[in-house]
Amino acid sequence: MFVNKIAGNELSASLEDYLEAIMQLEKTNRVARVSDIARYLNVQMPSVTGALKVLRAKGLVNYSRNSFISLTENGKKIASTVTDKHESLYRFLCEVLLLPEEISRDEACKIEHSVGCETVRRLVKLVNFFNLYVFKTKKHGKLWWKQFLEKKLLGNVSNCSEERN
Amino acid sequence: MFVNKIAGNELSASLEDYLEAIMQLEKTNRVARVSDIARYLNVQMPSVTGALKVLRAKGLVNYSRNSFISLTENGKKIASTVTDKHESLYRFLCEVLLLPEEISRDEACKIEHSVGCETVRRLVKLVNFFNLYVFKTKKHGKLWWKQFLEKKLLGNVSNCSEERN
DNA sequence: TAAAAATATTAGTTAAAACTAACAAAGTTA
DNA sequence: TAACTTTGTTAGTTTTAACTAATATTTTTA
Repeated sequence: MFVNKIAGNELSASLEDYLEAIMQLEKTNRVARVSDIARYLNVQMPSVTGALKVLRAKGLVNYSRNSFISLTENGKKIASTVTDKHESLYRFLCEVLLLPEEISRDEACKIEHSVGCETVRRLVKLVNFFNLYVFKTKKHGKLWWKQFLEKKLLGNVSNCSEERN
Repeated sequence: MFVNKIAGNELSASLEDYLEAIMQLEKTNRVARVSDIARYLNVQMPSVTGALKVLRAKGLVNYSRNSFISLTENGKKIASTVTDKHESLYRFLCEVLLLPEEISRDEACKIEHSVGCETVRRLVKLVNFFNLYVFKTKKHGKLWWKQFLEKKLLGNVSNCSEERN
């Protein structure tokens, strides 16, 4: 396929989600168990067991049958890259595009797997720019921006039918 | 899975790519043939035949064995939604984030399948804002913005290892 | 500590979306 | 028009990532 081919060292969106979940659960629960991961990602436990075996084979998690699960150094690196993308995207969607929190979270979840690091770095800059400059000026303040965003723009109208997002 | 589940009326990224390719080829070549689509999407012909059957079953293309391929009204609607997302994302990445054209194109290709219409609508607003206001001011002109983007920012540094994008 | 509950694994299945190899149809050219 | 080329299809395979059902292990509790 044109895009979406997983090159050599790249992980699928699914595997990235597992790493992210493990890191998140380690942070909040101290340990990540199979059942926790399953609940967190809305999958059944056998799917988790399967994913863990794949991630272990790739050297990204430490894990043995009926035992503790933890991220390797490499696994941590990837997980925090993904988490970082997620957080940056979330902030951009929330703070700049002023989308509702839940929508921002959902969108960030989907986009985090397909966006490059440099893009994310620049997005962060953009958020900073808005906070430092745009939202501070008398002429184009936060309210002005909100209204600018909400104004219907003629032409360039995306023809989304209601059923599709 | 947490995200990436294809709900009822939603299309997979792959099927969206086929619709987009057909629309694009119709535009440039007047007709879209199986071999053209395959070349365009970098897949083998049997993959195209398979996808066309699925799209036909969903009422999105008109197609019969060894014959013409065309989008139905519904197919056209979806294809142009995706194309529109692509173009808007491309403009944002190029004109605002100032990413190189090729990178912008690649990123847009990946993100177009995971971003919602409202988000895209607001992104377009953002591009307009930059063109109308930011790039016009004496204080924060285009050059200033370029330099602001390029400045290394301390803290918030994404820990991308070189191998990963 | 024995039974019950929670947790985890195995085995086998399914679906999507790609692939190759082999065949069939259509179009081109000598 | 016969041979060759291009184009398209069918049949069968592979991979990824989910699933269910059954089983095993661990933990909790009565």
